[in-house]
Amino acid sequence: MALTKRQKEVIDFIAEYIHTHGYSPSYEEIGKALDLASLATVHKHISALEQKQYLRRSYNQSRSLELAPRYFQELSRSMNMNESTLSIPLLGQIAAGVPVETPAMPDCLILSDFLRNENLYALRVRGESMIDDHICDGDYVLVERAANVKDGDIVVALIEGMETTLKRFFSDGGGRARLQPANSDMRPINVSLEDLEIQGRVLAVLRRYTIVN
Amino acid sequence: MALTKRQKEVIDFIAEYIHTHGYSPSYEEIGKALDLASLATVHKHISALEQKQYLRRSYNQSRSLELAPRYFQELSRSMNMNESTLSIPLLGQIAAGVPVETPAMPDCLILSDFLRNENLYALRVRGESMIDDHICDGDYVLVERAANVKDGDIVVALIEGMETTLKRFFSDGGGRARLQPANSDMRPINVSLEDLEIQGRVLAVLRRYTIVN
DNA sequence: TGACCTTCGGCATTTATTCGCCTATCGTAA
DNA sequence: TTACGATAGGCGAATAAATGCCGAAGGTCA
Repeated sequence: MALTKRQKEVIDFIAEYIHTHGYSPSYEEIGKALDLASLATVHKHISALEQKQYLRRSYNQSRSLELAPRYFQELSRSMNMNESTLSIPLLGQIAAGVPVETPAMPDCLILSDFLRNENLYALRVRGESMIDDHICDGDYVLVERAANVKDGDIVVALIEGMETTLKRFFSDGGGRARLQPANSDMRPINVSLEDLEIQGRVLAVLRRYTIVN
Repeated sequence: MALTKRQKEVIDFIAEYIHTHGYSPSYEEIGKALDLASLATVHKHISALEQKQYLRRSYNQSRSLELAPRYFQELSRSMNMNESTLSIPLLGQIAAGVPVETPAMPDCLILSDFLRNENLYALRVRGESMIDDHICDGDYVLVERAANVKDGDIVVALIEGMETTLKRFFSDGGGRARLQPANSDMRPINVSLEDLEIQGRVLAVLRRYTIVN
């Protein structure tokens, strides 16, 4: 459901007001700003916006207007249209038992740097060797081709030209390295740097819950 | 079904208008822009575009035109943003101690469905309440606004209008639901469906290891 | 109490829908 | 070749619905 001209003006004013004041405007303030003589009119606009899921409010609570996800999605959608940055609106934080703090101006989760990175590829993870780092069977790791890695990085490593694994990398000094699985059932691997080829560094992990056709 | 020349002119104008104004044009405005003297003609174009799934609208609602997924597909094709730029090459699988099986024809990890999903937003996870499902503090969850969820789905739930949490959803029958944290230190929450508002369903989890400016 | 939100009936304006009819183009069957 | 039907594009006018708006009265909350 899309907005009408007037509804867009109303919600833009509310967003602007919340952004500058930190709290939502009263109906009277909205009316004054938009040249509406009757609060009934304001109320109707608010109700329409709430019904269209652009806005949330609590009944009979003063200054309880909150922008809903829908509003930010529209914003980011129009951003993504022409610009070269592709992003997802980042609406805030969520924690057990704490309300979502919806920021007045949301951040964005930028994905375009992944999509533009020529040296990036994905691998599907099999097995539980990184389970203690919460990388599970079936997850995708996004790997950047890179030879130089820092201690503690999760890397794709080719050992003795034979096998490729996903491990945490630690330089042991003296030309040797330790590849540390994140699974207490597994042993770290010690190799000389000569026998080790770092094929890439894990930049991110992606897990999908739904099957997409 | 492809568009005719005139139909493309119409939908391009609509897209442009929505992008600059934030709401859709009225039929009269479309007519004026395209030099059409009769609203009936505009209406015919709109109906054709809707039937070809480039456009959505609601009956008798003013300014309710919305661009449909179909339109964005065409757009990304023409902008050289073909599938490959919205996806990451998926080179194979990696497991502890097993070589990467590089498939002859690499798959792709498609991200464009995320970017095209107009109901998608992201939340940063705080706390450890989903740690047993390997969703960690600092991870991003990609959430689709959706009221209807299935048992076992991870959802963003608003409880009694007060607090929002991330939990697994289970219907207990009889108008009640159980919200199950994935942390053995925490208790499941039982609520009646009336006190529960499902704000979205988690489609994916993204964890970034590098700090991006 | 004062600031604020909600609801009602009614009126004006904006907007979408529908109907009948016209022209041009294009492929195909007679 | 001609005739025909299908499709796209177009016009004007009448209709109906949604939207926008008002003032006043009555709630609710801190």
